[in-house]
Amino acid sequence: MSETGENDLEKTYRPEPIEQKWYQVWSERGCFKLSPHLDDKKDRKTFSVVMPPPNVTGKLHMGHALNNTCQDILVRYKRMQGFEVLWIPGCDHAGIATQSVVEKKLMQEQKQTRQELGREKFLEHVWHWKNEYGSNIVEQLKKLGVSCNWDYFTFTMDPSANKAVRRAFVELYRQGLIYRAERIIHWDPQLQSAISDAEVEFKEVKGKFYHLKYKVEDSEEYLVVATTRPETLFGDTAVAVHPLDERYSHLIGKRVKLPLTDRTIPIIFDEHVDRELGTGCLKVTPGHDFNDFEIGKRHQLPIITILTKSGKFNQHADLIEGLNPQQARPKVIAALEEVGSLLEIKDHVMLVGHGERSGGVVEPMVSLQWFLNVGEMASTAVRAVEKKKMRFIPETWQNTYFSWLRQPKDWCLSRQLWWGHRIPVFNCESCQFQWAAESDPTDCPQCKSHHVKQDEDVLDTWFSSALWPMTTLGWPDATLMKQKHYDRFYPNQVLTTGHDIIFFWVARMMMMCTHFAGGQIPFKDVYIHAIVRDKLGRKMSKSLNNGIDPLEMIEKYGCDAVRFTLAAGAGLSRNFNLDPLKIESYRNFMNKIWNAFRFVKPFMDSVSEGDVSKLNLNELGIQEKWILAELNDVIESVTKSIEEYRFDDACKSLYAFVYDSFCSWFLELSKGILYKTEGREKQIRAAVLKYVFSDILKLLHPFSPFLSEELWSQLHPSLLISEVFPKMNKDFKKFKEEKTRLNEMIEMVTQVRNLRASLNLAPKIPIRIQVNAKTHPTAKFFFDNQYNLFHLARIKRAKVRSLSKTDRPRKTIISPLSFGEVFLFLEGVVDIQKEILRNERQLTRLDQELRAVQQKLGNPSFTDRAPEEVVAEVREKAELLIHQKSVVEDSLARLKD
RNA sequence: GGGCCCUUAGCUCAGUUGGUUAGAGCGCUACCUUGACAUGGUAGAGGUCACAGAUUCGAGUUCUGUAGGGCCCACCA
Repeated sequence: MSETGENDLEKTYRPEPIEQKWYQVWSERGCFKLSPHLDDKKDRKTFSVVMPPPNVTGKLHMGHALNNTCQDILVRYKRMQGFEVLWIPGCDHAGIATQSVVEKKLMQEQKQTRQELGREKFLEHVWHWKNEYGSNIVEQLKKLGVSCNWDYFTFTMDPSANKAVRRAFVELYRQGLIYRAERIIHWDPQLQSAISDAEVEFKEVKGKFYHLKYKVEDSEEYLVVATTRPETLFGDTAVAVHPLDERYSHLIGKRVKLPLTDRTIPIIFDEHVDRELGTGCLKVTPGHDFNDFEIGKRHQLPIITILTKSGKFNQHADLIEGLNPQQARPKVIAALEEVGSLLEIKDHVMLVGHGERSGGVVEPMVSLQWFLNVGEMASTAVRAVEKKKMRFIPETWQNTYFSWLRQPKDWCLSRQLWWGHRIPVFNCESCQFQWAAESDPTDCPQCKSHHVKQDEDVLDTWFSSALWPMTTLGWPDATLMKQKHYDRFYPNQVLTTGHDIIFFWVARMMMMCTHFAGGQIPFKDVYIHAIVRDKLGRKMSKSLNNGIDPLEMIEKYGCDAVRFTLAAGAGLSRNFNLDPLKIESYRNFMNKIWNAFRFVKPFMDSVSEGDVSKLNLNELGIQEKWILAELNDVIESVTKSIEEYRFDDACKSLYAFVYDSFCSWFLELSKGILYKTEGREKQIRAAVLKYVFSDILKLLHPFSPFLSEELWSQLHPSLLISEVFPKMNKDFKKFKEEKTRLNEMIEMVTQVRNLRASLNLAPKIPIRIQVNAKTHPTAKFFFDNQYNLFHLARIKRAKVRSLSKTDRPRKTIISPLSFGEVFLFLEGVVDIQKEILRNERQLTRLDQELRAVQQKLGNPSFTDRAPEEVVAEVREKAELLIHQKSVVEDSLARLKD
């Protein structure tokens, strides 16, 4: 490659081949793996994270992309800082989702239901499906560049994970925390399974309020009950009123006739009843309402279940047997009207529970289920956060966590599914003995009978997820734990997840892991990222068709651009409104870096590694010292921002440094040296360019790993992923003077461009200027850097003067600077009127500002009370404004002359 | 009913413990193919920081209230 023309880098950055190449190289060279002989490196600091395992049925969506980008940034950053990094990937068996996928497939291809096939055969099908398609999501994750340790990959149904689940279950069972009980639970008729409270979503549904007349037995009186679900009356076993309600106090001990049936039910008195609501009279259906179930318990009411497992009415509701609730309601209403029991109907909006997975209406049902008593574990989990052993970032999410854990409800663990961890409880059919066991028994420990049957249900998927940080490190198998370095990596440093699973996952991991890890919490920080929405802030959904597919975006704009966009938008807010236009603009940024590299590459090629690793500070010029000082600043802010999980800030400062400081100024300033000079000066510049560019690539790497690794490979023989993250350099901190000089130059060039634009002077038209500088160093600097001025501001000739001479040239327009004045020679090409207007506008602005500042200074309570440096700053400001004002006034006077 | 959050430029968002003229990106306007990049360059327009009070020398920032929007929890039939 030559310095003058041909360059074998393409003119625009093409991500695909580069992404493919580097992920493979990293994998092959074991960059994601642990370092060998870890046991001998006792004092090596560790950094461990578990990936929230995506569903095995999942397809990569923007939420995954954001979540894993955040983790990968942390992981790559810590790896470069010399930590022993372990990021554990995995996949969730997702009981409900997977089972339904396979059921559908079975129906389509073989016209068979799972029941027809039988449990064992069906599970074979599921495993087969898993082996065939289960790696899809994994391959998609790789497209994102995740640098996780695939040696540790765990599937929640792996034998080791099953072992963990069984150990946990059996211990909890023996501790008496797991019990089986007939309780009212949320039943999903579509899934034909119980679901946990957390899996129910309440949605507003327009309904009616029905007032029904129940005749009091042995009396002419009627009671009027209000209900939204008249069809459930077949399950009523009482009517309740408030004990202090005088309207009904005379009815103590009486019964009412239940319409459409031949039953009578008692009138009971219970404090739960709200006297103000409806008629103050409540029908009690203990079998199908959570409150009524509690009332029923208090009054020993019988429970009548009137629904089948598929959500249809059974023989206890003979009038509507075989119908679902929607079909049944009109029929019941008609029948009630006919017997004269229907009093009135009002519109009413009510909350109806829907299954999170199935989307269908769920029914409260009484059934026999397994529960986990979480009381004690929940308070331990609360305490851990209160005592700041674990913290949420942003902190406010602890409220969500607390609100759930401070009023814990027992967790319904059992699901009437087939795909999942089967509950390890066994029943002896001979002696009825029941026990839990970690491995399948062959006979009853009590009577030695071989007639042993395992419980039919499986565990809630979240049960295995709750143990994840331990499971993935080999718990409870001692050998595996040693092999996986459990002691070094538990607890994890951070968990990165969305706020929607704080209850489901974060809280449950805190409870379960802390319980089983001898009181040790599973992670120290929980970073909660935003939920990705479309650009209008709407949830991405199939029905709105507003989803943005990360894989499509990666294909279109490149992975690095997608990652940078996600990181740049990952602030502390709850929502992340993603506009593909943003991705496009960061794609442009990647291209900018590529081209900056393309430009400096030939010059950097001649620089030896040694020249870069130890820059001779004495040889550096002002510009070089300036960019190094700026580099120092960006290293500081990127580091600090990542440590604080402010990926947005990190991206912003990196972007600004690369775009403005490096490309717009330093590269432009370098052109003169690189093109027009030879020898030492050029060598030094090339070395500094290589030094700074190398650090830029290091800083960029956690965010945009592919481009940075590719460019690095063209500069250095090593792999960037394993390089050391840049640190602040004490020497560069000293370059304050140089910073000032360069900032003065930037200000001046900008002002000249401004003047040129205000005069509508085409860039081609050469101009002459004069700079009057306040101080000698400034003057000398401008004098020494004339070439750069010519280049950057398109100046033909420049004079540099010291301001003390107050030599203001004629036929010029003037612009005040913080360090002096700059004049542009007019030479007749200028519209004087326009110029007068511009100056007048400027004067007004200066006047306003000056007035505000002087008012402040005239206020004794400000000068007395405000901190000294604040007052000093304002004084300086006032002086500057006065100076600038005089300059403009002078200019105006000369223009009007 | 309880709790949390949001309201800053046309759009999406920053704004740390109160302290110069409230910032960025995108978009928009004008001009420019100047030897890395038109996925580019230069310059510019655009904001009564939702509203009303209070505290303060000083409030986008603290406090109280109001309005609008979002989310979570809760047994109101």
